[in-house]
Amino acid sequence: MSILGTNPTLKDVAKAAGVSTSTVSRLFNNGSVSEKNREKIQEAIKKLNYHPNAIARSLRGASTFTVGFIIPDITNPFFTNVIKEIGKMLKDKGYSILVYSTFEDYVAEQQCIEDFMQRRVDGLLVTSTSQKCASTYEKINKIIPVIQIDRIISPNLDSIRTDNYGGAMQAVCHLVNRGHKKIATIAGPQNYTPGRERYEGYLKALELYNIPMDEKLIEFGDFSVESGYLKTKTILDQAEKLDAIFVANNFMGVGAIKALKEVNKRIPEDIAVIMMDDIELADIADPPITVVAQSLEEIGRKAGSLFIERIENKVTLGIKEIIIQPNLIIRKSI
Amino acid sequence: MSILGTNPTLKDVAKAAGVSTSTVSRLFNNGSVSEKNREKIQEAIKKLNYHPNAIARSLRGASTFTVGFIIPDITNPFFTNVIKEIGKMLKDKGYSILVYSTFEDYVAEQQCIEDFMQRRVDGLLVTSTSQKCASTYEKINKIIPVIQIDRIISPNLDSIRTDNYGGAMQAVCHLVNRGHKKIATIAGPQNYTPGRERYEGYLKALELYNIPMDEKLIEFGDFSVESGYLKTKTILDQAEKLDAIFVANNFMGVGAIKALKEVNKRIPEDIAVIMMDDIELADIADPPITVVAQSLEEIGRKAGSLFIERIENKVTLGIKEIIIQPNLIIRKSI
DNA sequence: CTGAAAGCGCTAACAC
DNA sequence: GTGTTAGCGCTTTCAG
Repeated sequence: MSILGTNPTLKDVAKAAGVSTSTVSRLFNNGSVSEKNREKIQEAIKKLNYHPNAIARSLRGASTFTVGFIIPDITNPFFTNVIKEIGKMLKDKGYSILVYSTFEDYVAEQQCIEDFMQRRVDGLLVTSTSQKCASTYEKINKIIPVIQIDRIISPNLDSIRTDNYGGAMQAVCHLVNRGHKKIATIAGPQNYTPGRERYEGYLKALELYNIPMDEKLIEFGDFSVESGYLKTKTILDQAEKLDAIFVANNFMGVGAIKALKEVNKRIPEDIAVIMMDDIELADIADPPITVVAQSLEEIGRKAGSLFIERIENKVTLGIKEIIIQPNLIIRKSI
Repeated sequence: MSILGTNPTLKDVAKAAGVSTSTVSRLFNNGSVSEKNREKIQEAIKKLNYHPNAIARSLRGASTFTVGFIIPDITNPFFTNVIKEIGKMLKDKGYSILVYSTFEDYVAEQQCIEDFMQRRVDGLLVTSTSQKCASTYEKINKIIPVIQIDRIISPNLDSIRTDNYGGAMQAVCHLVNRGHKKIATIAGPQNYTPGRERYEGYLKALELYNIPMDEKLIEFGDFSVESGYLKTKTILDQAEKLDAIFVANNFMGVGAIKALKEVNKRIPEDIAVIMMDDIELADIADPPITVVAQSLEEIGRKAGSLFIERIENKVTLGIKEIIIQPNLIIRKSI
């Protein structure tokens, strides 16, 4: 067994089969080999338990059949669901996904990039921590495809994201249609696409309905449960009147609900809540939460197929900016 | 930039620096190089933007600095939290983790193994789908370290898991101490370690307190939300009396709570609930759920350090079976 | 259809 | 401390 003891090589197989290494190699690379030789080689492969050495193959060839994915945190279900779909799509093509988490650290991201380059990945999927990386990725994109997921730091690279702007608008409009006027928001960080666009959507929806913007109803968190909790408390303290809250993501949404419960606000009777992103276990949350959910599967599928497209036609066909529509899921919190 | 256009090679650097390739190579392998040459080489590296080719290095050397992790589902937070910790530990040593999900499919697992062997990973972490893989892993373990995580399919391989038996006992004892007698369980699948051991712990706890086992209070699910829901309904239908339920994992626990709410059972007033595994968002669940939580961080850390130990001392020191203690977290559901 | 031979980029003796 | 050289296991011309 190759796996066992020393691995047999192509040469070993060739010798055992009584042919040359190139003939064996051809067998693995859909070259034409005579029926007789084909059989002898198959036999030798089985007997020696030969497993081709992917390392040696990629040294010769151009491809490592590995795509690197740089994400902030492997623990975030957003990314794992996206990875799951991409993985399914790329598996058939022989690609594996190597995932690195940066934990929002710029230096870590630089290291990821360096490691991926050294490993000669065939492509890069990236949710970057910083605008500063844009030029690096643009350079890399001249060699291998680079696709931005969720956060856009360069207009010169392919990208896939949810329609954050439209989704936020939809959420806030839903609030208004249910009769709410005093609508607060726990917005996300403004240095990343999702936080920024969702905040803009919130503002736009207010404008559409001629609802004046009230600074006391606006706080900026960092997408964490903790910040959702804290910022909700702040708004609760400073707002003169408050009907509803639009929270820019699920984690902060959980924090917001916790804060609301703590001061005995009933949801939605006292304060309605709607948030971006679905949450797992929504069914047992109290109350079940109305959300604007991203389609993680679709993001993953589109990312996978775009990657394949880029790999297969080396030609550049112009930058692709793919925007996926989110879905309003009405439950009980509004 | 290496990243740009064709990658420069060691040879290019050597030529640019006016030294031989071995001198450049030494620089990367803590060999001794004169100060003068060191500077010239550094300069050439920067100028050409040279990135060592990891593929070529591993072809020569023995190591790919990659460890393969075979898991059922990348989407399961249990695994992502474990991966996160392992990743942190291995990063410093230069290792990357290549993760494959089998989705509980035996054939997919075979393919993962084959791909990992071809890629010549330096070690394997595995949560296997099937007992049938045991002998394969045992063979592989003769070449590279194989460590079982969570599910144990072979006593001849290193393993790391939670004390499922003790944890389940602790949970059931907690129920008994709060005065419950008619204790049901939604047990997990008996073909995997966690399901089996947790069920045994349940049985043992009943025995300790001389509580007769009642088959109408026992159902076996598959660790999914859906099955937790269904099996709870079954128990609700067939049980003559029912004080409390011990659910063998978090997903089924969520299903159980959903089922209980649906028939307007109050938790814990009518029926108390305790489950294995913590759940995210526990704070906003209604009610907050009392759990016996696994320490995912510790599992990850122990896995990481065991892997390093195995890699560094090629000598076999006997099989290690590491068992991590879970923690009872008392909230409101009992 | 097949074999010989020349590398892919790097490391590791081995002489100097 | 440095250069020369021979491969690691494979693919790919190039003749035959």
